[in-house]
Amino acid sequence: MRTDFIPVDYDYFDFEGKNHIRIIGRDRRGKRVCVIDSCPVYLWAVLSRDLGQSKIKDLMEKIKKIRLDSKGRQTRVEAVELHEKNFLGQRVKALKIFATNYKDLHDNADRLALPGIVNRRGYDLGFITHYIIERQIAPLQWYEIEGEIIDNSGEFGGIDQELQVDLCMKLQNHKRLEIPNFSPKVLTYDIETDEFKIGEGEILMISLVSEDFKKVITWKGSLERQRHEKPKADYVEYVKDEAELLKKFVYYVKKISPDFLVGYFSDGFDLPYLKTRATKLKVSLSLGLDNTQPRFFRGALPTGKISGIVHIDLMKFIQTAYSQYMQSETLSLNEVSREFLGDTKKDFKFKHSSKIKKEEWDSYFEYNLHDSVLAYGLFQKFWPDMLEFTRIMQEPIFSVSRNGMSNNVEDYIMHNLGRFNEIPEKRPIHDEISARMRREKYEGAFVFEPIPGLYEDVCIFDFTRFWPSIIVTFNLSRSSFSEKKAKDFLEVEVKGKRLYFSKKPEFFPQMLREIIEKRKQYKHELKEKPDAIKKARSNAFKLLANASYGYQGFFGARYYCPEASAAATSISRDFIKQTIDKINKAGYEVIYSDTDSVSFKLNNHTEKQALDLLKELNENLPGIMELELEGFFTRGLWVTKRTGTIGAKKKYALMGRDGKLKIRGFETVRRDWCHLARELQNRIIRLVLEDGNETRALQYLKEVVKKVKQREINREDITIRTMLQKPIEEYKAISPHVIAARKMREQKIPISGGNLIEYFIAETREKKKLVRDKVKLPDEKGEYNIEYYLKKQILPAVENILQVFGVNISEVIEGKRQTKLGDF
DNA sequence: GACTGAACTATACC
DNA sequence: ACGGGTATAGTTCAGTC
Repeated sequence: MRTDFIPVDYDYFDFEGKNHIRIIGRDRRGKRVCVIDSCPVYLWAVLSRDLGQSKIKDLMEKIKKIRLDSKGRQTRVEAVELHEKNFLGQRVKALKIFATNYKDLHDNADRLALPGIVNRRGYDLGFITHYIIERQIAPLQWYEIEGEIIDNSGEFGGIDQELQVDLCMKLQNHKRLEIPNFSPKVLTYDIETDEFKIGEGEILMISLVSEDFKKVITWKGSLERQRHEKPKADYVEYVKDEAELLKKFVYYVKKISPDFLVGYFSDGFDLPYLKTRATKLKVSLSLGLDNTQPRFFRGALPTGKISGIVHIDLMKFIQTAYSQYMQSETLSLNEVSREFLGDTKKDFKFKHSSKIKKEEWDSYFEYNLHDSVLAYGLFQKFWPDMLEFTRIMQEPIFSVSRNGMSNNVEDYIMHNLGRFNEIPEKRPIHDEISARMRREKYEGAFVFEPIPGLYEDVCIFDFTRFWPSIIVTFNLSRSSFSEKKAKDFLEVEVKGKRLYFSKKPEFFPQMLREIIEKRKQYKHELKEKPDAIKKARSNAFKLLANASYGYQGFFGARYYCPEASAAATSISRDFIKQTIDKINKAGYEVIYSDTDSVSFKLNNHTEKQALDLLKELNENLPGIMELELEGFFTRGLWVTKRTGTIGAKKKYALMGRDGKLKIRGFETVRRDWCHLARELQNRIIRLVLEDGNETRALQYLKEVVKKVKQREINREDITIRTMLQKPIEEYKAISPHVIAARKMREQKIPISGGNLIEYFIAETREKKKLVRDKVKLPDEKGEYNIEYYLKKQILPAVENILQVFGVNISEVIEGKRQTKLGDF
């Protein structure tokens, strides 16, 4: 039997003491295919350098005799081979030790604590990762496969009988096919409940959206209508109770049989809620292709897994892959949909189902359906990215869609080690992680202290891929790092300590070099002939390159190397300072610099002259380091810190030649300031940059101050939003937003870490000193506190800006006559 | 009770 | 537990006078 096949979901099982992989996927006609396969399992034992031939032979004989009785499983070392390998920069002799079952590799490793063996590695990858590496059957790539059909043959304990697939086969051969596209069958879902706390309320309705399919299943709404009328909308389907609702949900999932069941924050809400209610109501939530129920894995965030159908929670992926580009201030479905789909959630004012009026149910159904419609739209939008991420990292989409970038970097490394003949390093375990977390911070990048002022004709240069280019150019990695000096080694001094790095290209910088090359190639191809896949691929490589620096400093990394990070930042400081010096010496004046960028005054030079300088600077840069033009700006504004007269770092505003603003760090870009202050500041910055003086800005400020004093500002514009970063009880300092969160909890609004808390500062009867004593929730009665909003929101937002022009703002706000320093 | 610096907290920049 | 360090700034907390 031969067919084409794309692997979607990977699982494994034991049969007769051996591991078998079970891949669920599709063929090109859309038939669901299950492939059973196995592969040799092994680990590596790195041998001591001084071990002679005969000693090695003796050791191999000894290892071959290892027998294990592991949890009732009789297993043994099946074979031992001697190999020349690379391991962390060393050329080593290593034994490849084959075992019966992957689960026993750990126990085998324990038995290998023998003289002559210095390291044991490669037993902590997980069987699925091991299998993909070993057999090169990567997820979401097309293959032509050949194998033996399993059809009621009772093989593997009759695995095919309990699986709802069209074809089940045992794999013999496979060959990669170059087909870029795959259109998965997708079903999005969303539930509505009476309580937010998992399982504590009833599930009122579930919406489902797939291609040409829209459905809201509910047991709520008018009973009369159920009996006598047809529902208003044809997508609504009534069932008799909550248990029936759950059964109907399972029925439709099975009927549509999607590759992906997709939700938004569904790992944290929808799926666990469904599971909890199903257990309570004794309904089997048998969503799996083998009729099993979802399984949950506890982590920082819980994840819900369904056998054979990949459960995808879009929120996590969007956060990892897109949040750095996003304008949205939260990851809420509403904001994310507005940004990427130009659509928002439907309006519906929540209340307990017992209080919902007969005619209100229809809009609730519509609301519920639309959430699934949005999730469906978002899935389509991000599908090319998820597809390419999965293909590049070569891990199942279930993990890739949930991974952070450090995990992605590591997956990429693990699946590419083979090309470098490299033995995998082990994952740090608990003690090691805590030791790493305790380490001292290393010194970071350089930030230049600006002189506050308004500047004309500003130019900005910045280094392209700063960190990756330093790591590649100077070969900074765990494998190349050495505490001892050797011939030709790079020497970097960090905190009085000397660090050394070999110049022999090691796999980490080499891989990074390839990632950068691939990014360039796909970016180029994208420009030639744009399509979504190329765009996604190019972007994935860009993110991978950018995450590589953080990875080496991350405590959970296999290839953790804070020395490499410290060397990278040390080198970065040298280069940026050199660049600043050179620009100044060329007759320009550097205003500001942060990490990889330099802003400077043109000082009557032309743009062409600046570009010539850029070219000259580039000619003197080593390796793949590169400086580029960020842009020319008509005006730029730098302000003082709130206290004192020194220039504030990470806070500036620029106006491009096209009149577009680039604002960094100011309150206007901070979500924990009220809109009143943010919009006012934004306007003031614009006026100041456009005019080059403060006249119009001052006038505008006075208008707003007047409105505030006359209580003409909307509640929405004085609402402050602050993230509750942890559970309420864990706060040592009780700040205003903690008070607001407590008030919400008193009102039975469920609050947990990660929620955005909204409140405003109100007038109080008695004179209260602390801000937190004036906190009110947005729907509470009360008037806003004029003094607070003037002195604590407006004043700080504009004071430093107008100070640049010598205007004392507190007098404007107090209502006194404005004075300019010039008056004196 | 007013004042002051440290601690805590949130969020930005690159 | 699920990238790093640098930086600003508000509010509370705890100590002093």
